[in-house]
Amino acid sequence: MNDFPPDRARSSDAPASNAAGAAPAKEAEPTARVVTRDRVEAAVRDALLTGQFVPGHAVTLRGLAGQLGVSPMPVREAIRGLSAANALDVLPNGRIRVPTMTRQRFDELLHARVLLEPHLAMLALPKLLDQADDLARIDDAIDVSLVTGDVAAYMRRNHEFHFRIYRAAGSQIILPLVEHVWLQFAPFMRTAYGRVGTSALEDRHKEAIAAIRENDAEKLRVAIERDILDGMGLIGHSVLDEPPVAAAPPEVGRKIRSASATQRRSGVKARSPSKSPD
Amino acid sequence: MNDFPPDRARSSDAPASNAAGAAPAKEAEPTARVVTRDRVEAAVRDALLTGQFVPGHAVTLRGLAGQLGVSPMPVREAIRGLSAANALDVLPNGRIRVPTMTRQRFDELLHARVLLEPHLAMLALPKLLDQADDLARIDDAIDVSLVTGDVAAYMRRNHEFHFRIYRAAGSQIILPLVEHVWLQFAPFMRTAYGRVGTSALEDRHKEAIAAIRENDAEKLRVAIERDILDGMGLIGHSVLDEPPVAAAPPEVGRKIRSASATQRRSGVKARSPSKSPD
DNA sequence: AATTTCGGAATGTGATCACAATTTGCCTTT
DNA sequence: AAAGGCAAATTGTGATCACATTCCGAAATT
Repeated sequence: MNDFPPDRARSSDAPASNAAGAAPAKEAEPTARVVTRDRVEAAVRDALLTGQFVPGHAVTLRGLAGQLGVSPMPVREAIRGLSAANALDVLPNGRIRVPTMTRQRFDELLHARVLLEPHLAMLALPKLLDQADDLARIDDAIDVSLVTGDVAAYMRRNHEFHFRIYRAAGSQIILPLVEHVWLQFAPFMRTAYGRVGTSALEDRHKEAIAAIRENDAEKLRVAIERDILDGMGLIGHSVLDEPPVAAAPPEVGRKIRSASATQRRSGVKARSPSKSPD
Repeated sequence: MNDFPPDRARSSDAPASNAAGAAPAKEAEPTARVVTRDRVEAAVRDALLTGQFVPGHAVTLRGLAGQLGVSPMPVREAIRGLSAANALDVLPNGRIRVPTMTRQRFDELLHARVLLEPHLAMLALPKLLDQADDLARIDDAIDVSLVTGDVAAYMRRNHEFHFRIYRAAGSQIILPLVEHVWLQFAPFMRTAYGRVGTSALEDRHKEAIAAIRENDAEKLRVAIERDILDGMGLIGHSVLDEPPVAAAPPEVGRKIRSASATQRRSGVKARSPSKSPD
């Protein structure tokens, strides 16, 4: 992750001389001003979803700001938004890192996905009837990514495939929840793919597309559910049940005084505002 | 909302002379430093959950900072976290306000609740067997709040009752999602209560407690589900089906398009940013 | 009297500085 | 050679300033 995915306006050289008052490049544009914070958040989000941020990877304000060529300020707000979605973990000492995967977390993420996503798919079915070809195209691109071994491209395409379906449900409430779940498991999936290889991947996308073409809600629900269980279940379990190999990448804050090593993430977040409504 | 719920350290007089280096009250404490941002977030969260922030209510950085006696900086990050949870709405022009309730939003929130909360309750049942008395005590306090008409206290207690149950499920993933949902519907419920009165409230808490005492998972699931449907369904529909009292005023900057991560609601300003309607 | 226009006030955004708490690397000591 | 300690570097947090944009109200115009 060295630049913004949508537009590579600025490279990582200067610490963003000015961004507020020096952007009169386009004037006839009726579009809203591009907020740097949103670009940063989109960049980090993309990095998480494509596996460029590995679990345990330390994320620093100034580091990220330097990479993206902005000041630490928009990064702070972006990080805050991601951490509210539990996509980033704020340790008790304030340091930020990509959450590490545990068995419990993985099972619960799987659980949440099965609970929400097949449901969204069913809701979306009526509006998907004319998108089967588009989905098939995306699925073809996924297959290409699988044979070429481009894990980042695969993850991006797979996300697009699923959310193309879920978005059609038109849900303003559940869709963001599903996005939060994806942001949490995606970094780990990258690790898992890197360990077991992409050849082990077998999705149920073609069953889902067929269900859409047949306008079969129950078939679509089953396809999505099995897609989740197959993709995450097999790979996740096979990786999590193995003892932690030393291949863990940067291995940043391993020796943090995690006094309660049993589970430090007791609450919602490592250091969440203690909501004591009484 | 004029001060922090947990500790009333500073009153709203000075614009926070110093907060970074002026908190050496406790030194032998190994606990993490109390971050102002988290206190602000907790205050806003509490204000939302107790209905002190009415849908449509404008939230400004400097205004909130002044009320809480802090600088706008921690407020910015707190607001960012809440908006990531869709608890606050960032309009295309950047202004922040409590989201207004629409029919679609309400139905989806109801939907999400029914999808997640009964499930959490069932998961929590084994660990709730020895908490029935505590829950009964909370429920008694709820009844007191209902007869006295203290809506804020009622909402706080009701939240505590439900989350006492959900927390016991020990879910690190789904629980935050449910919290996000609550933060979204709570402000509207306060409005609804203010309009139809608290006397119309009939919860299924006693059925839930009985189910816990009997260790009956299905009964607990049904109790929670009916509690949600009864409480939100009746009141919500009766209020939403009425035409809005005020004609839709100025419709804030519609011409701008935002580049946020998820979709964003716009327009439909139903009430002026006045105080609570009751 | 209704509409338009214009200017001050308010608001969000980004940048920068100061500072406390850690972390990290190097050095000294045993 | 290993353990301990000290200082520099790093990091998150809060405050403050500058600025573009937007909002609001009053004054001028039609």
